[in-house]
Amino acid sequence: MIKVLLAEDQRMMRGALALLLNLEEDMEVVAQVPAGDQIVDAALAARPDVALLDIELPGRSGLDAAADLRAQLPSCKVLIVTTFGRPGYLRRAMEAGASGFLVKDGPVEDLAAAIRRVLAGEQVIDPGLAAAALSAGPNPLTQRERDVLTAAVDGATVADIAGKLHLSQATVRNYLSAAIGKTGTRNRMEAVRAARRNGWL
Amino acid sequence: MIKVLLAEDQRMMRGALALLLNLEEDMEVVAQVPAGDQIVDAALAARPDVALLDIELPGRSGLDAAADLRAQLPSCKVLIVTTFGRPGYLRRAMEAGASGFLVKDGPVEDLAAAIRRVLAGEQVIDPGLAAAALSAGPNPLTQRERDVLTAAVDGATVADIAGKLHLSQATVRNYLSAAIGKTGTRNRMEAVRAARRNGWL
DNA sequence: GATCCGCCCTGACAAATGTCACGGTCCGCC
DNA sequence: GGCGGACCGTGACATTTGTCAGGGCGGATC
Repeated sequence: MIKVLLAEDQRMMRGALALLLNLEEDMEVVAQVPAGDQIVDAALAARPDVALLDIELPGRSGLDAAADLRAQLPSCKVLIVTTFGRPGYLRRAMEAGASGFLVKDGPVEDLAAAIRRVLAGEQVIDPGLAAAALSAGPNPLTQRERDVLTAAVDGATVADIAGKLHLSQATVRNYLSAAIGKTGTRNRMEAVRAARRNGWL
Repeated sequence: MIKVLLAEDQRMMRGALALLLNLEEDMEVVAQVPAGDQIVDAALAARPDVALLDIELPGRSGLDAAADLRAQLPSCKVLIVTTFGRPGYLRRAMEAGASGFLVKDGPVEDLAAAIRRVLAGEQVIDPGLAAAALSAGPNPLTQRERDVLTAAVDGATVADIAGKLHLSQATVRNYLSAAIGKTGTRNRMEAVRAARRNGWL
């Protein structure tokens, strides 16, 4: 019996997937969590063979949780299942020790198949996405540039960002300018969108 | 046998829901579409008793399609199933003739139950969401203000927007200013977010 | 030790943005 | 007809934003 942990914030999606996996003869969903910061605890309690993790979760990113999970429960494989096939996400997932990367845009049948392949020791990655990740190259943004960009996502002014990060306003403008340059965009709003699309945040 | 049409862009979600509904003794998914502009055609061909529509779909909004569907196939009830419980969405759904409004954050079991209630002539609406929709009041933005805001979502400059809408730059700035004032925000980025959160775009 | 590189800051500048007051047209409504 | 409101425009203004050219600090690397 394959024991599965499911981390997904949308309740309807989570329920549907759980039902679906439980229909498989050899699978059993032993834990379901709606938030990223509950993943490790739940896994240590339920000891699943494989963890299906969404990336964009409340509390904590599924990617961060994946790295922790691999360290604390190496017997549990990690399969990332996410809405967005962002190149940077795939790269970070691999670095975090994930064994597979699926997009929710694929057919449902792929899910159970992917789980079995992952448990057989294979790596499961969308070929097109892998190509995109390679062609996009690594994340060009420095830590600080990412900090400033993420602080700017919801329309914060330079003063807001400077206050939140304890930087001077001129410095914040510099980082924003650098990020705009590196993303090849024209203003902070475009830079934020470009960085998100690539999974750089 | 209850015949169901399913409009949802995420393939995995669509597949999971279809499987789930087909498990119900008295239901049958007779059509599945991934885009908003395929809804009416598919419905006229398959003649379902109820249509489950997502709102944010490629091609055409599920809300627009709902209005058309009600006009062209009045026997088919409309149930909106969406990720975001935005007050303005609920309001527009009701105006478009929808019989129910579910958020994907609810339990899966609600789905089949809601379908049966809708077919029995009931209206199915999340009570908390209904309250939010009423307290938020109607959309305060004029048509032009919405146009300008939607054109500004992806970081377009004033010049870009003016070109796209064939307005002068000064006029665009005026509409943006008006929208910022009405949303109680500080810049266009916050205004866009606030308008989206309320379902005003 | 010298040399990068990321990081933090400054000051100054041009361009874009947001605000205000104003005049005009068109349309629906009392 | 008069009125209000959505709509389009102008010009001027203060503020914010993005850019550029600097300097200084600490850690890693050769």
